[in-house]
Amino acid sequence: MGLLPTVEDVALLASVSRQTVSNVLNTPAIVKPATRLRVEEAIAQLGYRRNASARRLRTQKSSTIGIRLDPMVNGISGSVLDRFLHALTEQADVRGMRVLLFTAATPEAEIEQIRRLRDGSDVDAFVLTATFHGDPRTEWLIDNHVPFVTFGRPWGIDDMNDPQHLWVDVDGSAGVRAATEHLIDSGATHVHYLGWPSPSGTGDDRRQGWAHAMRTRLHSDDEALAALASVTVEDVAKATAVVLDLLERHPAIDGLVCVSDSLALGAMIAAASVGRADLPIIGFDNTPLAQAVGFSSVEQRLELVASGVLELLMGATGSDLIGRTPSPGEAHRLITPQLVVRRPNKLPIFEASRTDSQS
Amino acid sequence: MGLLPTVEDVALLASVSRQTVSNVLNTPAIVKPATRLRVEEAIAQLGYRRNASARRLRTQKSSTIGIRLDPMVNGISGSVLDRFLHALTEQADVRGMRVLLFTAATPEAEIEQIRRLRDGSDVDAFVLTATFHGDPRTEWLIDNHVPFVTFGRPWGIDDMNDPQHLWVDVDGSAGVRAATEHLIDSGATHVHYLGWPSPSGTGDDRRQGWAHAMRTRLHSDDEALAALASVTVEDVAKATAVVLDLLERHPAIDGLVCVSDSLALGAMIAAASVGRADLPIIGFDNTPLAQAVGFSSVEQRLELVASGVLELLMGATGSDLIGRTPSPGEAHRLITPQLVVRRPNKLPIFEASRTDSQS
DNA sequence: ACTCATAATTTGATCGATCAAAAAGATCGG
DNA sequence: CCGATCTTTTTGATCGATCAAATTATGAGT
Repeated sequence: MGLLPTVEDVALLASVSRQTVSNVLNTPAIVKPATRLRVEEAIAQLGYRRNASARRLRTQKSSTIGIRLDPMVNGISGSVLDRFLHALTEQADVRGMRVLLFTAATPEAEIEQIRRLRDGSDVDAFVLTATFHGDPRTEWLIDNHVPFVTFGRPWGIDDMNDPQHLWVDVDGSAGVRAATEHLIDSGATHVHYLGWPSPSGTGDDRRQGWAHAMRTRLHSDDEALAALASVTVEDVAKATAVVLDLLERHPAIDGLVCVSDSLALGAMIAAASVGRADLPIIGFDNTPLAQAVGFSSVEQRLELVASGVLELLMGATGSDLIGRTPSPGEAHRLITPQLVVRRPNKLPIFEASRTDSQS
Repeated sequence: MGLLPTVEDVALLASVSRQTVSNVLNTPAIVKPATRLRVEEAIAQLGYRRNASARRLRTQKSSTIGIRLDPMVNGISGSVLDRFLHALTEQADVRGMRVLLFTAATPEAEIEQIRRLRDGSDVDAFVLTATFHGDPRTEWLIDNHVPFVTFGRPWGIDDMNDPQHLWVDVDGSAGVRAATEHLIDSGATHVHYLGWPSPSGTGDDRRQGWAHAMRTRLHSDDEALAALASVTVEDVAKATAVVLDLLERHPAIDGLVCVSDSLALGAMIAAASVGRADLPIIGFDNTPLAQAVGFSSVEQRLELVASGVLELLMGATGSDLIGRTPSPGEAHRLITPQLVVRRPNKLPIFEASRTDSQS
């Protein structure tokens, strides 16, 4: 008798065979209730836990999901992956799955890692982030019948509806639309948009949400929209500069929706510096920064993304990996994000220069 | 013949026995060079990779390190864990180790998870973060002979030098000292410190670095030091308020060292708002925020922390887990962080109001 | 050539669980 | 009370690798 009890030990104590113990664990339905109870008591008494490695060897499944830790998650929104990882790990645990990390500098290196992890029976499904059009990874995974789900749509037109390519994404358009509508509902009539330069799958999608709200709620035409949108790269200082200029050129502006919290921070600083601290500004990602500084932002609801990923991988209830062919309509999932409204403005400096619009 | 080749297949092709193949993989030294070459060729030809589960079952080791994903890593410095994870995963890969994630809401739940992962041969060593005095986790791990290393000192006096408790930490004191000295070297004579309320292991340690520099370089006495230090909790707005007050009461202040980037951001905003954008401010953690806004900060060098963790766990070169008894002097490791100097100040608004101190 | 130590390789057993198929037990109509 | 059918439990084999011990090859010394 080793230190850790095995099925055999449990079987002995419960006066049944190994297999019955195994059945209690895996298919309790087929075991007579009285026997099951006896076995369960023996398990509890011995503190038995089944050996994962042995189980994996026999079943040829690792119950493990691999995910690459992106080297360039930097930037203020970096915490998104962090939170997603946390949610994924938690959800995975509920389904008896584990999350294993790996790193790779290039897509090719990542494929090599994936191959290693899979051939060694270390991992049996993968979650990819930051996919792009014509991504060699997805192609390879499909060709080699490795189960995977991506967090993020493949922005190529063809790929998007490929039932072989499962994905979960956040509906950025809906999020920005909600943000814009919120401002309009609060009385704004000149809502500007600060986005990333096109083309950017995510960025363009979010911009559309703003455009949609503006068109339906304020009946803006294309020309008006073009005049109300500005772009800049993901950089706080650049955003400040752009918004300073923006506020000078368009004094009538009474709301600003930003594609990210970084840009929102830049905008906050610019607005405050010209005495427009009352200007409602909304960011995206609801990062700790938005919380700390105190501006509204669109929350991605990563728990939903995480459970979506696992559902696509394993089925709604399932504890087993699904084959490569989920029901056609069920290959993709779009999560609607949620606007988190914060009453601007926490910062004392902004407070001081704020006009006293109380409502 | 299954889809994936096994040792048997390789052995057949190389005309040797399974065990010889195994030896080539594990103890190549004892295999005759000619044979080894033949086996290696067969391995390459078949694209053989050994099955991790089988290996783990037999050896009772998983070559996997477990780490808990802290639920409350939020806050602006949250990215620290993120970067540490990345570094750890990368370093682990070099040593043939994997990193597995898990979550737990309480220390007790974490112990339960650790037990599960270990009993199942899923993980054979753990990395703990956010340890505290009298932490039940470290106690349990030591009692149960589970190898582990913590990232962060145990701040209890007794625990600190316990050779059973391996730890790696960043020398916050040295980092803040370097930051303070940098300001003094640049001509500052009234360097204030903005820290967290005592007691806080990390916070008090960092504060000491500042105090040390002030004492040795500027010959400040305790009274002077007490007057130059302020405290606030980790909150941007609170920091802004504190620093606004500070600048009013102490106009002579010509340098500010902060215990974190969040507080530094608050200080930046306060300083700029009263026309003191030229005030040199230094944060801690070198988060994306510091980079985006453009202030100096102390970088933790998490790659060094990660490799330190693995060295304590496995020995300098080792590929095997070390027993519970490393050489006494080698049980702890203190990483010296690095000051990242940024030329203030990127933000256009600050730029505008900055006095033209060119040096 | 022959012994003996050492190096190199092979064989049989084993890690702990699950699968597949066989065996034993229960249920029921006639 | 018997055989047919269904339920429940047990037995033997297996997953793929490594360990421990046995076997065979190699070499040095006399």
